[in-house]
Amino acid sequence: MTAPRKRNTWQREAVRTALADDDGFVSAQRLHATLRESGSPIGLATVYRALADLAVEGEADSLQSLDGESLYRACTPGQHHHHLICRNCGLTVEIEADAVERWAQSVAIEHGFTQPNHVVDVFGLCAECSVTNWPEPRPPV
Amino acid sequence: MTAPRKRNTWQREAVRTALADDDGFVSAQRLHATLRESGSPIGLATVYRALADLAVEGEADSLQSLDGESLYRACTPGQHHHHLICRNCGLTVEIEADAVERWAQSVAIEHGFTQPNHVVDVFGLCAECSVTNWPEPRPPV
DNA sequence: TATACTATTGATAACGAATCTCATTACCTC
DNA sequence: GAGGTAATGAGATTCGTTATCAATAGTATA
Repeated sequence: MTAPRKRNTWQREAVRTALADDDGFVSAQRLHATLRESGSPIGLATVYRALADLAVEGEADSLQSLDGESLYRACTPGQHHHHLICRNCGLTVEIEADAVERWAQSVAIEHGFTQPNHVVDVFGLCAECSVTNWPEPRPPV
Repeated sequence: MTAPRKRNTWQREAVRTALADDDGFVSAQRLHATLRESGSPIGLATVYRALADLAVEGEADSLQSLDGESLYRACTPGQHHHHLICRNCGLTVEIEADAVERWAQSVAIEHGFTQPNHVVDVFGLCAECSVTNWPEPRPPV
């Protein structure tokens, strides 16, 4: 039982492209809606599957939004990094932080933990959203 | 319209106690099951409400598990801290990290972001679980 | 190029966490 | 006590996500 080989379908490519076209983190639902609006007949389940695949292949980062839905974003592969995310518009900046990596590692070891992992993300309002300061959130991330 | 006064019910107290009795992060569902098993007739919706209240009052910390459910834990109130969490048994250690606080703040400002917030948690296997090294995860956190 | 094999797709059903509804209960003040 | 009203809880509802399964379409081979 060898691993089944992956096939190249226009659906996967469409998801990859749509994801790359977006600045910030998007939900599977929103990405599906965007694709449909642009004329693609792609199915919702397929979008979920494609995003999950991209995530395990390291082509996309994923995180849990505050209300529990999974958000995805195209990311520079093969490089560990964190995110600075705008709460309002979803604009995302990739950040590196060797110091934080080392800190996480050492604090785990210090307490006898092994195989450390970490979740480090910074949320805020980006420069533009800070100025505009909407009375209520606009494009929900 | 002044703020409605909170009432003390045995239900809220039961949730507070059950939460304090647990070492790590627990879901509302699990906490409800535990309470029912110990003979309490408390309702599920009430557990959800009580946990949400404890979280806003600062008596409990909450985080999103990897599969998107909210987990809660009794915590030392009024003090900002992060967590070192065992992926296997849920054992949690509170950790402080002024350096990380400062880093998050400065990286946000550096990129023009305001009102920074951050999510910083370290996951791993605690000393005990590292030794035992179960073939498959045991008490799901 | 034609054919067979099978991974992938997608409409829909199923699932599960969380919230809402609303009649009933019980906490608190007077 | 008695009245006002927040809190409760069983069940319905919402909503994101996953499972089902017949139909479709990549891919390899002849």
